Amino acid sequence: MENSKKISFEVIKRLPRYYRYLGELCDSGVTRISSKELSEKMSVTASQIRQDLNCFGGFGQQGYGYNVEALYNEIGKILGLNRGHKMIIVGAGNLGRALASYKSFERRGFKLVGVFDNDPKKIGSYIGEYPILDIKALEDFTKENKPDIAIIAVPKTEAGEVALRLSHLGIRGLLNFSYTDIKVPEGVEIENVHLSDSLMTLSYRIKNKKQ
Amino acid sequence: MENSKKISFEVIKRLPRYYRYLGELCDSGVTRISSKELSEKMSVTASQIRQDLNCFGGFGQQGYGYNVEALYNEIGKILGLNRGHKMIIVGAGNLGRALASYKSFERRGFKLVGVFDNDPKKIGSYIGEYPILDIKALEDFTKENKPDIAIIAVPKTEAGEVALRLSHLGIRGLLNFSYTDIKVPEGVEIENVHLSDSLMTLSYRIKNKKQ
DNA sequence: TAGATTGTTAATCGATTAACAATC
DNA sequence: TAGATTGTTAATCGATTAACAATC
Repeated sequence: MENSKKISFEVIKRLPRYYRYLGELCDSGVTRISSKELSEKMSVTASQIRQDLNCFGGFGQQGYGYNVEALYNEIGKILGLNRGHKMIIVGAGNLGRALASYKSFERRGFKLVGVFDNDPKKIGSYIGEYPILDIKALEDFTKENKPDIAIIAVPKTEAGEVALRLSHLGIRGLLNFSYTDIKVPEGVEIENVHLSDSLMTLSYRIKNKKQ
Repeated sequence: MENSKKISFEVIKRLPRYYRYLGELCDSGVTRISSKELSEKMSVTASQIRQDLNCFGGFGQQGYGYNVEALYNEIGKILGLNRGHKMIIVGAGNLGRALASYKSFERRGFKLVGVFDNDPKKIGSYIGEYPILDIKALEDFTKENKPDIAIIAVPKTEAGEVALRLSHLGIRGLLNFSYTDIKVPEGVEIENVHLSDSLMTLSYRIKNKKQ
């Protein structure tokens, strides 16, 4: 499986989408699919699907296509969803609270283990089953529970400091929702979700659409 | 400004990031910047910055660089942020509520004008200043208020129907948060924010990082 | 003016698509 | 077996980078 040849970020970003479509096909009882059929559903080329999948291995069978469930599971494994990631959320504002209540994450193997904030008025109150913990307890909590992913849902003024602190505590991945890009030390992976950026892109597209 | 030559989606997706960095530079009182300096801050090539900007016009000056504030405003205009978009949110679950309370959208020219849900228990209650309206009132409300952007924050089982309904009501852009891709009629722009996809990509990167 | 830096063309690089031999 | 469809190589396309003349 480790083909040694570098897999491009473009390919990696497409994997969750394949995973999603294959999951839906599973749910609707489809057992096999060809790259051609899948390409039509997803509005991409069959060639691209075959190229993408072959970065990771030969999951298909000539003359037959792909077994939907097997491929779904394979992609899940490639994405590391079977690893049981432990996740914390830092920042219990509106967004942090919404994400803490989000059931879909756990369903995909991301287990929330703690929620933190620095506001004394919030600390101690509950979001569902999760008590909001004092950010001061981050060090102790992390040593004990060893989360590997942290969601950053704090204002941009605090985001950098929180990210750095988490990096030093051995966190391996950050999902950053704050309206700023964060620099993290080598070895920590960061994924940005800039909601305002998406709205702006949408605005551009509305303004410039052919019609 | 309309160069007629097609502007690639890659360029468009980078515009909000330029806008963000220029905004920060403005805030910190920087008045001019060269493509080289900006490229170092943003970890991209100076060449790419100049190429990107020149899709829209010559905003720089040889031997000087770019005026930060002017460029910031130009990119804002290119993105259509000066148009005063009216926005509605459909789905007042945890995510919908969080987005309704999100102050950053309004600051960038996206004015929330209504929040909708189909749950009788929610309808009539308030999120901040916004009453949750009955989804049945969507037709009347839209005719009267003419929102151009809708945020879809409903479960994936309802997302397709909501999107179609909104499309027929003349909505121009959709920001889709549901865990599914949505097909919309020609002329409606859709931008997906698949939070689970971002987590999965992050999971892959953690699993496969060099170290 | 001399120095700096843009705007833009040309070269390179990488990603996507097409084609087809291999094979189930 | 014949038909279908993969895996993979080769061709194409487009995006990024480099280079430099134009010019402030």
